[in-house]
Amino acid sequence: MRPTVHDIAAAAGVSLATVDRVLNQRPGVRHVTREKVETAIRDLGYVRDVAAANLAKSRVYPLTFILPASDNSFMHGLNAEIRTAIARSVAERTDIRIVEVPAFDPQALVRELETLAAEKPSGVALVATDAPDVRSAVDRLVKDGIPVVTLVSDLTGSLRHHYAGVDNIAAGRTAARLLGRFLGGAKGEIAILAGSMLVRDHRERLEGFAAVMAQEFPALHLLSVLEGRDDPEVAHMLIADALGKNDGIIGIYSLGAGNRGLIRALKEKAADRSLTVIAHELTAHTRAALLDGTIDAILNQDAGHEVRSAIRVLKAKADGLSVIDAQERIRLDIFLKDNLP
Amino acid sequence: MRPTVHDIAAAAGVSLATVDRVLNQRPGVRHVTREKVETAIRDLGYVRDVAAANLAKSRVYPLTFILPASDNSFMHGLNAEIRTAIARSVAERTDIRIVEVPAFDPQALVRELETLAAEKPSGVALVATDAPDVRSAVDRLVKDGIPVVTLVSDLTGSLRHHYAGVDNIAAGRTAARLLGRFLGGAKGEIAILAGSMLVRDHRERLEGFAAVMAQEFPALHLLSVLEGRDDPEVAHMLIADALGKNDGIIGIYSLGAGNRGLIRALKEKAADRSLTVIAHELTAHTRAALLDGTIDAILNQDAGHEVRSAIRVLKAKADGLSVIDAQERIRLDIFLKDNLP
DNA sequence: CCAAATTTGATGTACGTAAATCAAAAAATG
DNA sequence: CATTTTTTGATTTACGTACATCAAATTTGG
Repeated sequence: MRPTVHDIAAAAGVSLATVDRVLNQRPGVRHVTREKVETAIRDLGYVRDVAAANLAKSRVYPLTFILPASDNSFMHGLNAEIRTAIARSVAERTDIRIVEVPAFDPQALVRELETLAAEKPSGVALVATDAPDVRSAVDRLVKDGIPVVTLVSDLTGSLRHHYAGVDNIAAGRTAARLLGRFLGGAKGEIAILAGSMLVRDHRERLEGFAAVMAQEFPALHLLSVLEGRDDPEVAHMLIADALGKNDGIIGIYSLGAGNRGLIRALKEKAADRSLTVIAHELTAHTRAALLDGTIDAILNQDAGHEVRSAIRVLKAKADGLSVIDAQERIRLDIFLKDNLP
Repeated sequence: MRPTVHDIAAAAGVSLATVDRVLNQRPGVRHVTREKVETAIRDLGYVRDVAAANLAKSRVYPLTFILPASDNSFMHGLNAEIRTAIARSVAERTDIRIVEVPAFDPQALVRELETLAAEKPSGVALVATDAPDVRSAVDRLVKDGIPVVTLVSDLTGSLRHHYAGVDNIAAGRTAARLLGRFLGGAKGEIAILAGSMLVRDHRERLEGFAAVMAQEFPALHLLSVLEGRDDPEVAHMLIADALGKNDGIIGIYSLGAGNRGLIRALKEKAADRSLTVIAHELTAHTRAALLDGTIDAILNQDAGHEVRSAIRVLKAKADGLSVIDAQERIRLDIFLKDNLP
């Protein structure tokens, strides 16, 4: 049988109240007594029954998710996954709130983080905008003892406890190798469609992509990046224009959102040409394009996993528990026509 | 505030004892009274606090994992993951036992399942051997009310509650497309190394592979399957022999275990040739081979995820709770050199 | 050494549910 | 209608922990 507080008290030769004081770091215990109890805890291998403790405390975990108010499929999906998690709140003792802040606006994000510092939730998950002010606002939260997880886009150099998202450099590298291998030894130009170079994850994808391309596929020449602002209309215009002007394009890497526009441009302009296309994020549009051959591979991050992982990690950190690292690693999904979920 | 049994009792105008009788389907409640209680439960949106219930019941979940006693990296890894889960038993209220049965021996598996039917554990996970007797033994367990999950290898047509493993047909199809695309339009022969055609997952991988190859890459000709019995020595011999005899081989699909032998053969015989190789299961050996370019892609199923998913599903089924399907879907991981974990 | 301060013990209640017991009420049976 | 059977209520204990209170013991300071 698993040891309880009673067993600890007996083993340490102290009362239940003292064990409680030690366990919950309440004052009024002499150093020697504290050590006796801690020894007993270690010897018996006691682990606090979190369920019973939460019951006694009537614990709920107020969690806040801060998202950019971006109007693209991926953010909509992320939002939907959080709402799905909210539907499970009762069973999971969570109380989740979604806060939207203007996209690409570090100051708005900082203000929100400062508001949160006062509310003292059990945890905060945020899609980070990469700016020094944001970093220090996050650090302040962490120093106040509030668990913080970055979601989808990381904030390296900050004190955030965890990042629930994919390795975007690896994603870019993978895209490059897939594209390079799919093109065999062909020689030609590669168009790159990004959302914005101001966003860290897009920059990182590009960085990884360019590195592998340069090193392993010198026959392929990268055109300068097209910034589609994750907007289907802009993406359509940029790609249609590029394809019209440049006959040498044999491959496209779309590393951001707004793929609806890309796909439309491909169907209009490249029906006769054989283009190899790698895109990010599995949506209804990219899925259809993968199936009909317009896109050759889709790299994806599972928003549902990211959200559930963020919640698990925040709860664990709030309780001072450890997490299963392998379980919380967000994997880069590679979808071909054949392994779609 | 979340409603409790007391609220239900008050709302239904009955006593706590009656609510308890209804909730735990104990006898001695008239039909009309039962309905009153059930209505109150629905109206108030009551959900039983599983943590509190488990506490009151001092519930533990005795779970049994039945594995084939196969001596290959994948099974060793699976075994290790289960032992890791056993280390978490205390916190998760599980009591996990591993039983090994001779591989490819349906009768041994059936005997074990019959033994288990008597022990009445909270759940059973098994790596299924595909045979009618196994199917009926599983069905009997299920009919006895014991949750059953197949692991890694499924048992279609049986009543098992869930399958924690990848879609092997999709895996084979994916391998075919990757290999076909990586080979560009080249013409040549493809060698296939399997463990045994008696195992369902290997048969399915081959089926998917052959289908896509025939339909989409007619320039590639599949040689007849080499059965390496998941044994590195046998695999080495078969591949070395095939490469020695046949100069037309330009690609290899290894859909089983025993890749250590394959890799050795490739290094000896094909240093000068340019072969494209797709293999299954990420191990120390295949990882090294991927990094040094001997293997071009690895398809993988994450044993840790499979084990944790099986446990979650078994616990949920034992409590009559629903699972999050998307969370329990085991994904096919595709690893290139660039996205290794 | 005495008073004050600190440390420890003893005890009770609470969290939400399970499970048991016994009494009381209601329904079914003859 | 009386009797048996079934249904319901009331109450208690338990699970493992948190937290509060008050008394008792011990240590510390002057």
